[in-house]
Amino acid sequence: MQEDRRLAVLRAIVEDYVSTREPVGSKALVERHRLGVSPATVRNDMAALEEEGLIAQPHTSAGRIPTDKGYRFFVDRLTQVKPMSAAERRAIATFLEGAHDLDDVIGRSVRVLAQLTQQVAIVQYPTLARSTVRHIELVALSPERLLVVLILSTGRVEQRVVEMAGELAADTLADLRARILTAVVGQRITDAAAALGQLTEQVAHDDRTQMAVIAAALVEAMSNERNDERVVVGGTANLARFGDGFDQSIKPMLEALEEHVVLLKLLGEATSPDSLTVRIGHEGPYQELATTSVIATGYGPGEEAVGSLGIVGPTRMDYPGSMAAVRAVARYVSTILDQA
Amino acid sequence: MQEDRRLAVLRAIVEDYVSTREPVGSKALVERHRLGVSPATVRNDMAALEEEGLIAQPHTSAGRIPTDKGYRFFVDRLTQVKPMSAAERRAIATFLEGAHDLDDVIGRSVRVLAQLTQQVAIVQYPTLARSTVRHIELVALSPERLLVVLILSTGRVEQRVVEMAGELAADTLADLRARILTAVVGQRITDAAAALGQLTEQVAHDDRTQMAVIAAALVEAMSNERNDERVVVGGTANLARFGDGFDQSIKPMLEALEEHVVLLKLLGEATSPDSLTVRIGHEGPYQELATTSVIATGYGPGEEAVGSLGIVGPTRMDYPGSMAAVRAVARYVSTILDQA
DNA sequence: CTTGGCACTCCCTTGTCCAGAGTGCCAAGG
DNA sequence: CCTTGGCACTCTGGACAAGGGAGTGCCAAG
Repeated sequence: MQEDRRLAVLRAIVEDYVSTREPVGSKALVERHRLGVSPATVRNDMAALEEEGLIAQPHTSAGRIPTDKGYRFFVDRLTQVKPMSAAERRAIATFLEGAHDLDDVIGRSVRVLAQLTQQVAIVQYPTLARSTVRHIELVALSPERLLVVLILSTGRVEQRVVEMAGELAADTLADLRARILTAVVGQRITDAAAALGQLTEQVAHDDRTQMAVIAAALVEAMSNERNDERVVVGGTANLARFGDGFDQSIKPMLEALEEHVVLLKLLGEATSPDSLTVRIGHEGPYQELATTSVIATGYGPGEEAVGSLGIVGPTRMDYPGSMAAVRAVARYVSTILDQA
Repeated sequence: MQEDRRLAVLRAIVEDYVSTREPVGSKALVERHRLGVSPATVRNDMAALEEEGLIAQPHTSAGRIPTDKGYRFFVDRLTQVKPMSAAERRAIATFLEGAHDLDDVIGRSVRVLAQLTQQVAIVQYPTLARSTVRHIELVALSPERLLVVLILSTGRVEQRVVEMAGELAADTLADLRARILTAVVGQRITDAAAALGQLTEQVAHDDRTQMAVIAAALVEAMSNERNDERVVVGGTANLARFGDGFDQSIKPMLEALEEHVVLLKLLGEATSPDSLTVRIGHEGPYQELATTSVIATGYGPGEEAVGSLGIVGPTRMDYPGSMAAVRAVARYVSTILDQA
């Protein structure tokens, strides 16, 4: 009984603090939430909650604010991901469906996510690890220079210009092209790299060095770690909305947003599109971002995630709404990538 | 005589204010700059400079700060672009030469520029307008689906998947491919679009619809305005360094950085790599950015610029150093694009 | 267990004051 | 005519004190 009310009080504190940005006191609480009890009673509950480390006072005679632990409890037990309205779903869908290209899908996702949550949004490009080779093209720019183009199932295109040791005859080129295509199209890039190695050995001695150069360029393009690092950020302007003490966090935040490696670590391992990861304040790996929370999830067709997306904001954020938005966007992105 | 000293005073004020961020008074000025005259004399000069609108006082008994007009004068008449040190040049060169792809070149440029100037750096992708078609590839994904790949001289790759009305025979495809290649390779994209139109009409009736679909996809890819809009931003964390009153500018600044259209307008028309554009405070097109300055220039092989790059920062910035950095980076980017 | 009352603590705002920095003006000197 | 030292004046910013307000903790009664 009293236990239930205590939790209701915690929930009320979190909600009020998130919306007002100010420590919330017992009196204001009963007024705004019709708890049916007096401020004194609420004070007792607050004392208990503070005892448990779920809320805290900035100073002796101030209202209470949730601790990281309090937010954690709120997220885990006191709230559910609230479903998005039909209008919102439609807005997301139509906006994302207007995209005609991988860059565009990612770009639009990050915008819509930032817009919905009013936070900073982060979207990772699909990792190469699980993608397959859609096509490879070899273009002779000059007798000694060759443009190698690699097109992946995710829609990503990589290209390299390679210098050949000697002249490359047109028919040799056509031959190599055909062999490479049959060997790797449809393969996962991890397998494709191996296949290219084998193929190189099978090629007649005369052409082997040429083939080796081409294969090397392709393998390099495939294993290019930069691709796994590519992320897009949006909604940075939302950082300016956080008045208060969050001002001090803005610098580390901006720095983090420039370091893609850091962002990837924040997004964490790509989980399946159905499970959300919520990291609150100090739970994260970076001391400087102790006042920020991250909500992330994986996306991708089927069960396996090919990339992550999410948002970053102050611990004092609207968790239910943001979680819903992250999930919804991830789902739409997944389905769109599936169609393409 | 006195005129010369007045300008020396203005220069000293600008330099001191830029480095200290505080209004500079007559006494501090003579101490730091050995002007050989007394503070009282400097005060007289200051009064004259204020009369001309080159400096101003925040309040009655404070030191002076340069006005926008003062900065303008400083930039136009009191300073030259100071050459970069050999070490800096080398650093830029080696860093940029490590790039192996267009995205990489752009990404590295923006980093090095932000690093050198300690400001927010902006780099525009090469516009398509002046680029030529390097290669086109048509890949049958299935009998009805075709992957169209467009490779431009700038290194940009565009791709589209098109649905064909009916099945497309392999030899028809080869034929179309050959015709398209001979028609457009080496052409500027503006001309290429026209050439594709003509070509469509010459194609035998049976294949004309197929050809029309492909041509449409190519033309769409060529005229894709999004490409002209693509810009990359870096060094946003430097915004946090501007304490003072620049805090209020940080929000509009962040908002502007999200709007690529705005950024392009800030960079302005791409000028040739040799001339720098400096826009100070209110001179810019946006009221909200009245406390920021922009230094920009074009880049590109030869005389014609294919894109712009530059920096944005508070009006109180190190103009000579920043101008040098912008110019140096633009030149290196130009030469690198030329090689590729 | 809940409630009203009450004393207590602490913050934040307001007002006042003072020191410091810088200016403008003036009259004297080169 | 320009430069200089002197001097009175203005304004800011920090220090300090006082008072109101919000909120708490505790206690005794219902």
